[in-house]
Amino acid sequence: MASPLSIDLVQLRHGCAQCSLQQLCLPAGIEASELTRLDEIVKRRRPVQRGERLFRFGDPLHAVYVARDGAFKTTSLNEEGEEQVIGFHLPGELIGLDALGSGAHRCEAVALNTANVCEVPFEELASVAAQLPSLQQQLLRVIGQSVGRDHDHMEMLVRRHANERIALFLHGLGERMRYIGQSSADLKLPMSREDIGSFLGLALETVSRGFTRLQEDGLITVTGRRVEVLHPAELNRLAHGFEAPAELAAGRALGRA
Amino acid sequence: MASPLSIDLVQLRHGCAQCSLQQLCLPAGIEASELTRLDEIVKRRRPVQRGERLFRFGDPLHAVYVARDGAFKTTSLNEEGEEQVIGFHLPGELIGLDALGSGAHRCEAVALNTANVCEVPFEELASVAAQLPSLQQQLLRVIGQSVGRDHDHMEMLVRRHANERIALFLHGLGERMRYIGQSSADLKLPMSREDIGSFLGLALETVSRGFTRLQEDGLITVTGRRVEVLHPAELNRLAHGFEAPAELAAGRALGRA
DNA sequence: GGCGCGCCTTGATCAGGATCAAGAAGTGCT
DNA sequence: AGCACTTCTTGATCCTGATCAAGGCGCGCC
Repeated sequence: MASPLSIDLVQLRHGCAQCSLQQLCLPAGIEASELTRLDEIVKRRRPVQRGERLFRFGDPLHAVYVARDGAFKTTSLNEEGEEQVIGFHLPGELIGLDALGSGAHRCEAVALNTANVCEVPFEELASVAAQLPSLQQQLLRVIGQSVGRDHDHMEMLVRRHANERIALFLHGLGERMRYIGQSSADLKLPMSREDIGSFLGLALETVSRGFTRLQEDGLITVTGRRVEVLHPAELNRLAHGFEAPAELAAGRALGRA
Repeated sequence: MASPLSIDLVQLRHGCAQCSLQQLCLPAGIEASELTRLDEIVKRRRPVQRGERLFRFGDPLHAVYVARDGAFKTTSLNEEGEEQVIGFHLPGELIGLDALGSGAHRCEAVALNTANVCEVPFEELASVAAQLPSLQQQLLRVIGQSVGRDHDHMEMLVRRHANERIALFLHGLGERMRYIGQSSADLKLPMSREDIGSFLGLALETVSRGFTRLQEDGLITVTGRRVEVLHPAELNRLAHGFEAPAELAAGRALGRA
């Protein structure tokens, strides 16, 4: 375990002003002079280990969270005890908004790998936002983006065909990676096939087969959790219900003209 | 068409203070003395006709909307031109939050029946909220409830079995009706089977069959768009993946003990 | 009231994906 | 390095729900 001193060090070193996600996260659009107001209330936590939870079902809303690096999933567990993956959260994406409505969390946030997290006490955030219009605006904006991702998720789920959902998932993940300044062509998936299946409403075997199929069609290369997107445009087309073009198919030479 | 005078009349008569939804909508928890601030910016519109749209895909975010009565659906249209139902909105539920992230709407809001709507210009709402902490709090709360409904929707969509989705849909709709002070046992569905199917990721025929099946099992009575819930508890059980109990089955007497 | 048009129900067939099952690959731990 | 465990892939079978098709009901309009 790190000594208490190292926490202060982290706090000092990693203020919002120094953060690479600054322009995507809550501080976006806030004057440097005002940023300290936000900075004061943000708690930087030591690394969260894979499998650790930020909050559990039913916990009262204390804070919202943002990963600086690492990824999270939020899950709700149905009454049979199986967990349903509600969403994945990449760095810069707010976690914990599910409690805004009732004041208590209705899902759990689980770290998919070792992650660094900023914890923003919600009461303080709201009161600082009331004083800084630019923060209020950005807070609403970030919440809106989260709503947008939920809608993307729904649009995935209503797709009839498993392959469309999977292509849409990979495409969307790539977009989000690009948005935070990472490669959208070379994805290192932080989640298991089972997590993806749960997220997409599919059996894990179906996800696996879908990946294999996309690879056979020459759109991606899969090596365990590493996915290289070879033809993003074609992946996008496929995500939107068109058939994969025959000319790209390597292992499946029977395609029509 | 009503004369211009009648608009003023509507404005005067139907302030937030007089509204039956007051305690569920944006004014909840706001002092009477402060309520006028909100009231001043809210525009009451004349009735919206069935099929009319509050906004279209791509429209810039001007305002958010709340129905006083009547219902809306929000739809996004996929590239093949078919519309996907993203959500249903009952009185008191905010419409238009989909534009918070990007500043432009990513879906359309269509009236399912004749409806009365309050239009709340968003810029003004945000600036009044910055001055009234209780309004800011309630705004975040109402947004959070909307997020919660989206999560309910997702939990419906990941269900494997059509009957579970349908039962969950009816159950959830009943809860929402009860929340706004209406009967949760006697539902008059404002949307078509096709809308429900689109919302649930099912074919409209499957929705129809699901209703019939629930009726055969004695849980509901269906007459076109009127649905009476006879056994809410059993409907809930079924929604959560359990089999319908045999003793309730009227038309299907072969059930096991 | 009668006619026409959506909307809903019901039937029959078929395919996509769930499920069960087994083996392979990857990962961590000692 | 070697072992055990988890995760992933692949195969075979079955079942649910999509799709195609036809008929009935209800509602509004003339």
